[in-house]
Amino acid sequence: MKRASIKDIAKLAGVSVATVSYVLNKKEGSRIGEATREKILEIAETINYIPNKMARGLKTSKSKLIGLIVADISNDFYSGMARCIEDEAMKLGYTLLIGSSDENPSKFKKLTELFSEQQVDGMIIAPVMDSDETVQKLVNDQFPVVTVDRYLKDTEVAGVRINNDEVSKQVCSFLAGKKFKDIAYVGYDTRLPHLLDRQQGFEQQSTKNGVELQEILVGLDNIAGEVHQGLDRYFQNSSNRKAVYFSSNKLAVAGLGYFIKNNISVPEDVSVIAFDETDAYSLFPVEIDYIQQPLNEMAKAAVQLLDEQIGGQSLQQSMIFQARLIHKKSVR
Amino acid sequence: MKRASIKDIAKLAGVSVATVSYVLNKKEGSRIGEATREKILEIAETINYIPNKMARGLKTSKSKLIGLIVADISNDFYSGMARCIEDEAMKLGYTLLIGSSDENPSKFKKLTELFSEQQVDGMIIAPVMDSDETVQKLVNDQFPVVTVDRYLKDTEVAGVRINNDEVSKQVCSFLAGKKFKDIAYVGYDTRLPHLLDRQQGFEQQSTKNGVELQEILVGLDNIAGEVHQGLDRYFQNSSNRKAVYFSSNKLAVAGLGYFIKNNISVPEDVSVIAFDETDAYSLFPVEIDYIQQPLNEMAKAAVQLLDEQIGGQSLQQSMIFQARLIHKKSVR
DNA sequence: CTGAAAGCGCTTACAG
DNA sequence: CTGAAAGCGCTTACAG
Repeated sequence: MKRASIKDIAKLAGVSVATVSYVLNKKEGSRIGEATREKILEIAETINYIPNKMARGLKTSKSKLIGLIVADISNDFYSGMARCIEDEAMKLGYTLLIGSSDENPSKFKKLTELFSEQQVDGMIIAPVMDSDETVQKLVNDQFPVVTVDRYLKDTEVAGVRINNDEVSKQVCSFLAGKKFKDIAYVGYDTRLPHLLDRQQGFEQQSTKNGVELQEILVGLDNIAGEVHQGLDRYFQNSSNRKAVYFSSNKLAVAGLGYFIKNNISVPEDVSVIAFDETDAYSLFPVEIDYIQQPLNEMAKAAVQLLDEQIGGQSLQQSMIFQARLIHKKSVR
Repeated sequence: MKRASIKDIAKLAGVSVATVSYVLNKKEGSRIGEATREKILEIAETINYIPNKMARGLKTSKSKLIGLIVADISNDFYSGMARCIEDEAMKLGYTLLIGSSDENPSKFKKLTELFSEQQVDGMIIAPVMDSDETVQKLVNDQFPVVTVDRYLKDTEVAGVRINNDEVSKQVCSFLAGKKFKDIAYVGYDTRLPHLLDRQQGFEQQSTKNGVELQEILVGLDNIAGEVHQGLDRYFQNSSNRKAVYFSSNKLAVAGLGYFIKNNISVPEDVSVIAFDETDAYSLFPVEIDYIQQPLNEMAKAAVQLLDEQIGGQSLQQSMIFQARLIHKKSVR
């Protein structure tokens, strides 16, 4: 069944399509007589008129679509973030396109192209390694983009993220204050700047505080396996009181699994601090101390920043939010 | 910077837009001379031409967009499903719009309207309670729709789901075989058909097997609290060996949290079977027996069914997949 | 207060 | 093998 168009309404109401368009868009400028206004509205209602945003977009160059590219929408962190972004986007009248890059630069690039073809008004992206060129191209084209969570070293682009290095320093100081002299940092073997910040912040502070640092850096293919191996080494090498800082929720889940498997008690045998929340923590015998990102505020800021760019203000602003260490019971 | 259009290419190549359109679409019908073909392709490349799917869609009535409506994209189950659907959709050249209904029929309706306005070619939906009318309307309009996970009682619409009642019966029989005489079913207080199936299947089989059934049915506002209360009652009332069947992963997480908090050992003090997987299980001291849905196959089927409808075959087919009970170590 | 007309970027019969 | 032309469903100056 073909959908009703503005033309159908015009015919039924005995007016021009222009008139219909004006009343449907509630333009104040050119007043339409109250009688015809009501008539048009009524007809639109009864024939169940649905405006065609595509046609509208073709004319106005505004699709009211925005694209979100995350590493993997099935990952807790990103689905939580996506949800916040969805809500904010809806509030501003946008509908959300979502794609997962799988940390793959060519898939990432493909997604930006796909979204471009679909005429999204802008994109919120979590750029992957080696996607700098792809993002730079968007920026060069003056295309509205804002990065979330992650950021790019040498590309001038609006973004929102947290104080990764700072918060890692706080963690380190906090543990140093608890007299830990020998701490394990579990992270990814990566060049992603925001993760390097987490790592380097921790490294710097540990030097300052005179704590020995054992780094366990894993790839993406066998996270649990490599985390387990790394923790094996840490537990063999270290004779001091032990503390582990996991720089992502996935790593934390892997590590906590290791503790369960090996009957290592938290915090008796090892103190733990994790990055990001996940439901999974709730099933661990002990409540886990973790770094909390202000997801809602970040999502709101990201959408707002994007909306401003779409609105023509091409500010390449970066917003840095404060993540907080939430104290529970996994550190003693 | 204005984007390059087919017209720009035509001008640069000294041919008509029609010719450009033909070569860009690789139509076999009307051959274009190899020389002009190459010239056009080259120009398109160098000016970085990006086709405007909106304009194309306006003409062809195909947006290559599909909408996915879930209850909440931040929920593990749905984000996992979304990921599978995304992959399948991409394979067929579709881009995915995502919206969360929050179990709210008016929000659900709004989302279908929004997606309609955006001219999606079809929708994959997990309908909420009291959304029957909204879905029926889409079906009446011959709009391509397929339901996933959930389904509707009195609406003829294509869908894919699992054998909810059967699998519950299997669970019940399995537990009865282990000589449990007094089992708790933890579910939602709901009218959603697929959840009622889970519940009623269990009820029927428990009658057949002569096991006593204690039902703990909770609302959405205070899941953990109500689950805890319900389990309190079960543990007070029952003097037999205990077994609990959780009909969703959220319920299971709430219940397992209760066991931890109260020092109740699984499977020593209580046997447990859960519905659906979640990372969280991995941090529980014992591996949990759970019902596994073939998410990948279901996603593939859903997208395929939708694609067929979009392609003009308006088959209202329902596909029912077999969920499986995965045995781990939480039942003794 | 209202309408005729151009045009957004495409596709696609049709004609040559 | 290629082009002129109509049209998808809208919006928006412009004219009246």
